[in-house]
Amino acid sequence: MELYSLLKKCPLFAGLDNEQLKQLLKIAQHKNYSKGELLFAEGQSAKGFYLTLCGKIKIYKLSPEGKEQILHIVSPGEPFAEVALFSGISSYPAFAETLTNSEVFYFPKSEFVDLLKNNPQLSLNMLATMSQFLRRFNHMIERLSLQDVSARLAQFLIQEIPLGNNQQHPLITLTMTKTQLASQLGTVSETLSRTLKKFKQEGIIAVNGKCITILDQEALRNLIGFDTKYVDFIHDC
Amino acid sequence: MELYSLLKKCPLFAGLDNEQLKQLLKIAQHKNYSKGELLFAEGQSAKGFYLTLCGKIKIYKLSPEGKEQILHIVSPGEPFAEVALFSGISSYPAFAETLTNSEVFYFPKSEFVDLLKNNPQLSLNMLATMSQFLRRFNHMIERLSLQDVSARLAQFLIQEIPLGNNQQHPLITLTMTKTQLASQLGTVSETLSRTLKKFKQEGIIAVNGKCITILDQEALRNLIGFDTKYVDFIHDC
DNA sequence: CGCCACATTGAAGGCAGTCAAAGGTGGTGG
DNA sequence: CCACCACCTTTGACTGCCTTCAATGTGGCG
Repeated sequence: MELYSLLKKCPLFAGLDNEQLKQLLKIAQHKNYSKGELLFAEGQSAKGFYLTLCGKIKIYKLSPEGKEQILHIVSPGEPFAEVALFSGISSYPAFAETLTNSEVFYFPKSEFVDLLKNNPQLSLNMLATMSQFLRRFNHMIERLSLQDVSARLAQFLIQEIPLGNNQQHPLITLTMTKTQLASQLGTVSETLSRTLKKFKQEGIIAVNGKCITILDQEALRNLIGFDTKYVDFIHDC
Repeated sequence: MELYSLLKKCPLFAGLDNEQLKQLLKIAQHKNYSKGELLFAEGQSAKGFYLTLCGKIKIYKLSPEGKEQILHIVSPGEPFAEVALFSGISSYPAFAETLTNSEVFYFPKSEFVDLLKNNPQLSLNMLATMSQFLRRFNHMIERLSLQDVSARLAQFLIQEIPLGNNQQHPLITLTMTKTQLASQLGTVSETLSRTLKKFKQEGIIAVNGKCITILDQEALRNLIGFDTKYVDFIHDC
C-alpha cells in the first residue's frame, strides 16, 4: 500500500517502524479538497492537525481591512496546524485554503496525543518539526520588523537559490504568483513589482515571467546586511 | 532543597515525579549573570537551552543598522532558546541579554535529549511550551504585518489587563521602559510617545509614568478590529 | 548639584500603501 | 484557432504613517 511510503518520506514520521505507521494510518482520515476550498478559518475550534499529501495549501492571516499576510504555503509531506494540538482547548491561529486540488490526512487531536505518549521518537520528530516552524517565524519577524522591502526580497531570492547550485548566475522559478509572493513578504504586488524593476535596473537580477536570474549575489547579500543570517540558512533548507 | 519546588512550578516540568526532577537537576548547570550581560549572540553555536530562575532577560534581534526588535522578555520559570535543541547542528536565532541580575539553569543539549527519549511526559510538556511560543510569534507577525502602531498598542494594553480584573478602569503597570515597549511593538520610542498622547487626548487611557489606566476598553477593542483575536487571548494568558 | 538615561515634542523627509488605469497572460468554450 | 474573460502584472500619481534628527524636559542617583 503506497500510503506507507508516503508517510515514511515525511520528516515528521521518519524513523518509525511499520507497526507505528500502521497505528498512524488507523487514526488518519483521508480527505480531498478542490481548488479554492477553505479547510479552516482563524479562530475556529481546532480538533486535529493536517498532513499534506498532494497539492498546495495557503496558510494566511487577514487584517480587519482584508489585507492578506501569507504565513506559509504548504507542500506535500508537510504538516500544518500542529500548533493546535498542545495548548489546551485551542483554536486555529490562521486560515487555510487550497491553491490547487489537494489531498490531506487529518489526524484527530486526542487519538494522536495518545500515540505520542507511547512513542518517544514521534515526540522528538514533532519537536523537530515545530522547531523548524519557530525558526521560520523567527525569520519572518526579522524581515517584517527590521528590514525594508528590498532587503526582504533579497533575502527571499537568496533563500530560493537551488541547493548545490554553484553556477555564477542561478535561476529561480517562482512556484507562486507575484501577488502571493508579495503577501508572503508582507507587502503588496505593486510594491513588489517596483522593487523587482529597481533590481533589474541596477543589474542585480533579470526577470522573465516566473523565472528570475540572479546576476549579482553579492549585491543581494549586501542588501540583507545580516552576517548571522548565513548560518541560519543552512539549517532551514 | 528548594530547587525542586522551583522546577515543579515551571510548566515545562509539570507532572514529573521526583525521580525525574532529580535527573534534571543532575544535568542542570546553575549560572549567575549580572545586569547587562550577554548570554549569547545571534548565530552563535547553540549547545543547550536555558530556564530562568530569577531576573529578567531580553530576547531580541538586531537590524544591520542597529535597530533592536525585542521578541520576548523572559520571566522566572520560563525557558528560552529551546528551539536550539531540535534542528541538528544549530545556532541561536537571537540575542539574549540580562535586564537585571539573573540566575538561570543551563541544560546541555545532548543530556537533555537523552532524558526526553525516556520521558514521554517531558516531551509533551516541551511540545506544549513550544506551541505557546508559536502562538506568541503568530500574534507578533499579525501585529507587525497587518496592524498600525495604534492597533498594536491597543492590543498590548488589552493583553496586559490583569486577569480576573473586572473593574471598569483597569490599571496596568509597565514592567519595562517605554523604549523597550516600543521595541516590542516594532516601533520607536518617539512614535509610542505620540500614540500614547493621542490615546490620552481621545480619553481612552490615562498615563502616569509607568502606570496606565484604561478608561475605554471598548475603544481599544475597536482599534484592534480582529474579532477572532478574542478567542486567542483566552488561551495565551 | 549635576550627570545620565529615559521621555517628550517639533519639523522634515521617505518608504510604502492606495487608487486608478492600462497592458499582459492563461484558460475556457465556441 | 480564435475570442473572450478573469486574473495577474505593471505603471503613475498621490497620500499618509512612521522614522529620523534635533532639542528640550524629567526623574533617579551618586
